[in-house]
Amino acid sequence: MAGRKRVRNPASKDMILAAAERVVTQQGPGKLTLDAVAREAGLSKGGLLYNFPSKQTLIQGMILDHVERHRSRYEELRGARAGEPDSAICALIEARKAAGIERGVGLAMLAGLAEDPELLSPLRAEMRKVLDEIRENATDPMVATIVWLAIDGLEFMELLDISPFDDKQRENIESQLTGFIESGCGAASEAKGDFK
Amino acid sequence: MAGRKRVRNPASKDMILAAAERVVTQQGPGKLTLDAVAREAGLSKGGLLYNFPSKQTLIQGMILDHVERHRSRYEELRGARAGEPDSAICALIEARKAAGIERGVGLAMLAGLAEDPELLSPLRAEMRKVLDEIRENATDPMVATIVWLAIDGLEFMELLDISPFDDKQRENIESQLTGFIESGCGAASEAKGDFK
DNA sequence: GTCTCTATACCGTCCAGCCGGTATAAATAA
DNA sequence: TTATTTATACCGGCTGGACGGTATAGAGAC
Repeated sequence: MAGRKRVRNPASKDMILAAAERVVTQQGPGKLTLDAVAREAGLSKGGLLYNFPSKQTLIQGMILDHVERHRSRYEELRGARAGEPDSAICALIEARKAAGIERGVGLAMLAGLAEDPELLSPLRAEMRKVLDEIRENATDPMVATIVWLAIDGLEFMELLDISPFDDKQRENIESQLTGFIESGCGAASEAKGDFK
Repeated sequence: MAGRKRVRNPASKDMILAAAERVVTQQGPGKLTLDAVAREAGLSKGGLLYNFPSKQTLIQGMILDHVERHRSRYEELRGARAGEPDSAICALIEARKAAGIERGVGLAMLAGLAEDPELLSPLRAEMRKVLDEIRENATDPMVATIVWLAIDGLEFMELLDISPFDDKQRENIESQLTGFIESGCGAASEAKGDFK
């Protein structure tokens, strides 16, 4: 049944997810309403609810979509370093640099948390998975873990818009992080200079 | 005006703040409503709104209260290390260990973000202040910064309840973090053992 | 009396979800 | 081919409830 669906317009779901992301980034998690998403997607509320039968499923869709995209990006980058030590954590740093922050999904997460904390459970699973992968091939699991935590800390701060770093400092930090990984993640740690 | 208030019952505000924290921890940020807080505080809605004329001011109160308490705890701990290098970051790690996570305020932050992103600005200011202090007396500002980020990352994860660490692992990480500070934060890094 | 504080009732708004209806297209039958 | 049925996809009005905030009156302290 899954594969045999008739699907006149499978793009609708993607369009809706994109619209929802736009809404949440522009208006904040408190303004993520079905009406707003429908309007932004150029769709009626009924049409929206046809594709996502509830607000929860919509948010769940946003989160799952993000987890999937993030994972494929990460795995691609990791594939390029196949066999190297610290490939997992290094790929993760790279993925973050490449994607910038995806504020939309983060804010969707927050909206989801307000709605129902359980919505974050796929994220929890992904976290665990990523951490395991990182530790598995890290030359120093503890260092890798801390670097991972730092990355996430930075990301959360920017999500909440309370980060005290400007763009330049953030880039500097990201560069320095690779320096903490013993293998150096391939690139030598330049920019060792002043942080202040 | 601020200092001359008659304040017959300054305890009300504290009771309300405590109740609000209970509500938000038990029910989640989406359920932080005036009615719920009033009920939890054993107070009528009118009484609540007398003390905090709007939901925003209530949340603001929660955040400010937290910032103040956190800061005084931090400064106390830092005072005990007056003159030492890395006193700031070390005191911060200690403060975190001592207080555990204060889930209530964190979740209040999120509720505030949904309400009005501007509510987080005192937090942003505090972040900047703390970071400056950390860097100022750090033997290696970059390391201290990253340790700080890692602490916050851990805290955010636990706030959202997506942390992949159990209590033992978390404690281990916290201990290890001090090891990254050059001065070692006084305590030698024991527990260097297996992380897995 | 007056000031501080609390209680109750109420209002307006917002919003999730529901539901009857419509249009299109494929399948089936004649 | 044409008529009938069925499934897909979407529309938009409606409603019931929740929630923030207001109005007003009353209790207790000074």
